Amino acid sequence: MSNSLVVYNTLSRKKETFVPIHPPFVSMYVCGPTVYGEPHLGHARPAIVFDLVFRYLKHLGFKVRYVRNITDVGHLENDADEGEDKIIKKAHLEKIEPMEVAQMYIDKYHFAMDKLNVQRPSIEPRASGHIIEQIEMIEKIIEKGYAYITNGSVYFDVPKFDKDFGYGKLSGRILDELIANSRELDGQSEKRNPADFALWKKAAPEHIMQWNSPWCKGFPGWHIECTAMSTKYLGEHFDIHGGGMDLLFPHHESEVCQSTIANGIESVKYWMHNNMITINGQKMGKSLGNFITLDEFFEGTHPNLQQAFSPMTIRFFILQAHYRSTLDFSNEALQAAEKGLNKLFETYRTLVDLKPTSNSTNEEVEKEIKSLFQQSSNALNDDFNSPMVIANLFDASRIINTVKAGNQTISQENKNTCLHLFDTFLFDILGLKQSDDTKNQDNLENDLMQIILSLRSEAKNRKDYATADNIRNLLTDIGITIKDTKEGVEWSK
RNA sequence: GGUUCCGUGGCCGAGUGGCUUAGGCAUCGGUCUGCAAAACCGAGUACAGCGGUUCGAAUCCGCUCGGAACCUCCA
Repeated sequence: MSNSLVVYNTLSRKKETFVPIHPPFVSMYVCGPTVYGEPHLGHARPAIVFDLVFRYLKHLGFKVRYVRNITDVGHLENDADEGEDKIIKKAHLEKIEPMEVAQMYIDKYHFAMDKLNVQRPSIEPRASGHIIEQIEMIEKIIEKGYAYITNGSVYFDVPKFDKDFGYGKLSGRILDELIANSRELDGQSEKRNPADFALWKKAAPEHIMQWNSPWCKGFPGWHIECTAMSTKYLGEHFDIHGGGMDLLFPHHESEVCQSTIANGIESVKYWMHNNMITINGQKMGKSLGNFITLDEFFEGTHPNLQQAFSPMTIRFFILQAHYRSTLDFSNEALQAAEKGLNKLFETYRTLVDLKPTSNSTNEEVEKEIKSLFQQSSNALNDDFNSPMVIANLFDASRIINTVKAGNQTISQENKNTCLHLFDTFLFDILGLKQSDDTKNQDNLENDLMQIILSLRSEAKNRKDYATADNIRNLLTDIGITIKDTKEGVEWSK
């Protein structure tokens, strides 16, 4: 019921009603990480954004096949990204296989994603495991006359494609302007045209990873892996292709070219792009000194960070902005997110413990909560507007706390409706979860706290507030918060 | 310089023609409390600047200023 899902399609630059090609199945491909460095903030946003999409589509009842690749090919040469090739040098120095380097960062990536509560995709194919598929696709493109071979390398013929199909549909680039703007760096280019891109590259002898091909020993061009793997697992025509805006050009534009020729169809129905993250208003970059890895966030070890931020704080913060907006990280903003999220979790705990105060359902509350539920669904249906959902949860939070404060009564039915709201949106769809350490307090700790708190109660009973306050202050110093509520004393770490 | 996009109150961040004073954090006042904490109630500040379209614009158009991504091999 209610209205249907609407998705912003980069291809049309408009919101479009989402209609899968083969309902109830949905096929989604998202560009995953290049595993040659520590997972960082730039990895978190697309992973979390498309995790939301994945979760919501499943919530709507679609059977989703979610493919997210791992790029572990062709990048181990050197330098592109200032200094980070140290890892490759290390691989050389320590005589490690390049695949060991890749594996190490894949493991780190998975570990970080698990912490962020990002669900694993249905298939996570590696580029290095699909060399054959890529070669076959390149052969098709050559056969159809849209690629040429120079010195063993294979390039896509962009001007020819432009003439026959029109180039730049996705990114809005115009080929002539591209050519005019591209500076000829070295005249010895193997390409016929600066806009052409590599499908297969001949490997220099020092290039660590190389494979045999019909043309030469070498490695696949970057763009072909996504087209080959999405075709293999999702077919020639699939629903959603996602990725960061930074990949729009040339990567995704090139994918359009490749699939149009190799598959005879523009394979992607909906292109979705998440916006970028800035740090204190600046682009995150290694050269700017504001490059922060996810571990550094979790541990608080980067010099620019005033404290550690939990994975859930990062997740909540990212979901508090719409995925197509730029998002600025700062200590202040993250601290605000941390408090806000804790408030929601705290409210949920309150709700779970809340005793219904009325036998008859409070129609007013029932109506409000159901309206919040509907509004949240509407928000997600409107191009995954997670910030709106969060705002609704805060509204629900206020209602629950009003009950707790004794200014409102609810029945068991009201309570169940509230629980359903939180379970559905906060936990299932937004994928936020309370950390386990607050739940699994060991018994000794609990027992000790009961003893301390009973001593404090005795002090209070004889109006020895100095002692009572002293106990509270000492506990505060070691990170334990005491609250004297109407129902008794509460404590938390 | 080119393409695309953005500029909302102390901070973060939704909203796209005429009720959203969205929401969070911070601030101020109040209630509760032995005092705190938490919670609740209330308050305030906004739509980069200039000009235009319109009965009416934060929302449409133009210009100016400021910011972001991409524009190169490679991923």
